[in-house]
Amino acid sequence: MSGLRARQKADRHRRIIEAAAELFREAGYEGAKIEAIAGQAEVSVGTIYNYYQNKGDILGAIVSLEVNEVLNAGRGVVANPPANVGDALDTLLGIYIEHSLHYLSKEMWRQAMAISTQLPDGPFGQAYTALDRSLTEQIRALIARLQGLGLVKQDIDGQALGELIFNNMNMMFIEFVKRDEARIPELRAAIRRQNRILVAAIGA
Amino acid sequence: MSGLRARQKADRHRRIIEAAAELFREAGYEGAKIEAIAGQAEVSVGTIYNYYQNKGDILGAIVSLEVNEVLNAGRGVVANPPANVGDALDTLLGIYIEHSLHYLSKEMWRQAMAISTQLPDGPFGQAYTALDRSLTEQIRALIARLQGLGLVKQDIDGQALGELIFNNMNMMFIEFVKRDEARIPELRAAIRRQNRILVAAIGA
DNA sequence: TTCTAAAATTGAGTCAATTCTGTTTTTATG
DNA sequence: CATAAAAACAGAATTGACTCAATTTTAGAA
Repeated sequence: MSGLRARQKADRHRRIIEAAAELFREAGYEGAKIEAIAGQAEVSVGTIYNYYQNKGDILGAIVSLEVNEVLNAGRGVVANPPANVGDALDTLLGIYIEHSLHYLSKEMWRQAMAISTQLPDGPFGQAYTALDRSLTEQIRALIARLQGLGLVKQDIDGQALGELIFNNMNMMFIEFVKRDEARIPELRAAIRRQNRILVAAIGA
Repeated sequence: MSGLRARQKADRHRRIIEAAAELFREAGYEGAKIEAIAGQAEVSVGTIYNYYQNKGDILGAIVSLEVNEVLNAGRGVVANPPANVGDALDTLLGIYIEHSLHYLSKEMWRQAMAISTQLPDGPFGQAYTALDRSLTEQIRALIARLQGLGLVKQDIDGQALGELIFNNMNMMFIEFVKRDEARIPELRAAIRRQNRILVAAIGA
């Protein structure tokens, strides 16, 4: 049988995430009290801690949903990149950045990033590291694709290049979420400018 | 006169920082309770909060000492860089990295980084951003120096390049402090490998 | 020296995340 | 079905960062 217990568990997970997402949006991460989340989700405080090790892990679950969506969207670009190295990179990184504030506010990103460095071995810390690696890998895959198309020199170290591009973008994104007044177009322009150096170096 | 009040103030600042540094090292950031720091520094809890807005700011003061020392050490390299682009970069970034664990444990770095993204507008958050900018600026200065020496092409965008190199190093350093078993030589080797792409692109 | 206002200190109290322990619900077994 | 073990739940208790009203200390004027 499907198991009553398993069904209830999945249901409670869902209710907690939904309640938390709503309250995080409304009141911010700090403003959303665990008791309030518990109340909204119709479970007790103790139960929440039965499902998540700490408040941060709840946010972590929400962030993971978001990043996985971004990874999915990125696949399309890798499969069918613009026929120009600079545009191809800009398109892929653009997808990451444009999607980023869809579900998560800057404050939520700040908290999520903070937690992932604070507790790198907690469930969310590990998940976040894995997501970063997936994004790096996707950039590396794009480079490999461009090499296959003869747009990037064959002797380029794709692994190192992928890391370089991801690390730079990620750091720029961190600075971006730290400043509430920072805007996406300026962020993308700054990253394009940085990547121009690389594009010039690797173009076939 | 030098002012009794001012002297006592400076003395209490020093005692608090010394007590905190010792306890952070011994018990870790979380393990060091404010009451214990207050006791060790022979002031009350309230006084600590009169000097620092929150626990993170105490750590922030310690981090700032460290980073300023690193910046100082870096000046020597910029003034007198190795006569080879790759070595020059490796030497400067090497100084940053080798110094980094002198006073601060990986756990302290993790907490410091977390706090600086969590509270970007707090005293420490702002200070940390300024320190990052100073490091970026120093890398940019090194590139300018190398251009002056004719080792780097004149038409390279030094600003963008400095950001790219700093951001990549910083992100690598973040990953480094997240994994307790990670070692400095491997970190430096990975960064050298990444920078090799850039070095090839910008060498005159 | 004495007095007063400003500045600084104190520590008991507040608040919210997390832990703990006893209770209830579910599942598996005879 | 009855029942015992296992899993999950509830919410009271704990913990520790941070606040605040009362008290003490300092600077400087008279």
